[in-house]
Amino acid sequence: MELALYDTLTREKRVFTPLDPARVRMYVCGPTVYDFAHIGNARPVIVFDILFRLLRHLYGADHVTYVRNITDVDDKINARAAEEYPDLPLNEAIRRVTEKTDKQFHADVAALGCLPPTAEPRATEHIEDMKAVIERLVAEGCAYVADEHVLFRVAAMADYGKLSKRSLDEMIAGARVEVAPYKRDAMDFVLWKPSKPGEPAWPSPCGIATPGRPGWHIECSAMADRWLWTDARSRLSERGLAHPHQFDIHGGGIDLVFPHHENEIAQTRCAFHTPAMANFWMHNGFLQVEGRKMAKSEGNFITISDLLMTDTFGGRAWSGDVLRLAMLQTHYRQPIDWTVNGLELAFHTLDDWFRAAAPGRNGPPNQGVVDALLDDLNTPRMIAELHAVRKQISQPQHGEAAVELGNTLSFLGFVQQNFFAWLTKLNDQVVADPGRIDTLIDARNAARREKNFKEADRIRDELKATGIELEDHKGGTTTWKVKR
RNA sequence: GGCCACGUGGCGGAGUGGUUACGCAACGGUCUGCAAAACCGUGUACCCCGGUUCAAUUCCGGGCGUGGCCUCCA
Repeated sequence: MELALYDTLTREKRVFTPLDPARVRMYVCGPTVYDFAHIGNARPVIVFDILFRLLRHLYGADHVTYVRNITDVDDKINARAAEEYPDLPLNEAIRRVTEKTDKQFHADVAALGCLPPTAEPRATEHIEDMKAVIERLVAEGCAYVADEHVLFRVAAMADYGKLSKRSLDEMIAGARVEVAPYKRDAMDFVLWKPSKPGEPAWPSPCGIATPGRPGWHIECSAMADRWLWTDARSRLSERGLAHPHQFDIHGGGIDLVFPHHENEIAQTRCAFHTPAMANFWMHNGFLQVEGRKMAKSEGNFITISDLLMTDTFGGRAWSGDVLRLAMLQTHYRQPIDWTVNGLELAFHTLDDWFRAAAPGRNGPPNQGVVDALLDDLNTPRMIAELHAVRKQISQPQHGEAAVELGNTLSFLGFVQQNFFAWLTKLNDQVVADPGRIDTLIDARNAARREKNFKEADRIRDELKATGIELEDHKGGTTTWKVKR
């Protein structure tokens, strides 16, 4: 079976053929590190991690390059830095904000079971690459210098607007923002802008005297080209070299389609004279919380860290695996409604699977699961396939199906040991004294042997009142778990 | 105002021009001292109105609802 992916540019599901099977290349827009990542940020991270794992499975782990950038130049960062550290020089304050946020992001993402991308370039480390692209665009006549800014000339791009399906005329007609006077055309966008004293600044390109900083869109064009073309070149076969400056998949949230990705395409194609930037454009749908849009003003703004560490959502903390499964319960292109109900369902499902599965040993994943993913990452179908494997297990952790389930879960980034460790920790919070439970179980079993069922049931009820549920098993053993 | 999505049974959620998705919950049963687990079984859904068709939840048009983008945004 072949991999088919939905391409936003053509609005259809197409068979995925790598430009160069020896080196499959994917770029995903990562976070702007000014605040803790919210649960909406987690969606593309998880979705494209699944795709990364699938591509590694199909083409070999050493043949897939996955780049996810970190935006650490941004006016929101500047604003946050000035707000949080008013007494520090701005650049020092910015460094603190980005370092803290960056560290938290990586902790969050690791907890969600995501593999580290092949590379995570930072904007600040690629200013020279951006300036080089900007210089090229000006030399090509696709960009111009005005009032110390460098602007991309949208008219230079014949089919600008194709990705987002909008025409320049429509956009100009519908524009609600006043146009900066130095723009030749209302839709022209900034590639470089001058910095005020104290703001982050680098020597400007194009002979501009005032130091400045890059616009937002240029970083992705520059970093994608650096990592997926310039630096990847030596490892490409002739097939890949036949498509200079192009790569296979570009991903991100659907809100990035316009203007971000539209502008990336314009920059890259005009700078390098290519017919395309990426072969496939993939976008995940938006996220709502309990049926409402997530916003600080709605009071339902929720970070990954909140979900992992606090009981602010649903009255309890959640393991990263549960968040991961909850995210995959909905197909990535559908809008997702993030609810406590959804998390509880995911918890229940994962709990069942992990109890049934043998520990994952890097063996081959279930083919039905792989097939579901090959169909444009149909994760709901994937979950149905996992249920089918689970159904074949009659005795927990025994038999081929249990091994297969373990291997498949591990392939998908669900880690049994992590889940159980987390569960144990959670239980420890509920259960003050596990030894006491064992004592009561022994007492109850003694009563059962003497057919004193009244006493046995009394002990069951006593434990139940504290949230502990007992289960008797065939061999005469009794286990307990925390009732939820 | 312009553009773009989405709307499936109690809940979550795929999919399809005519046949059981799947899971959770519910209900009935087997089993069990009881219970849980496990196992077996039950439910016939596709926002509204038109159109195309022998046949539409599935295609087309309109409406309504929700959301997104057009300005920073996953």
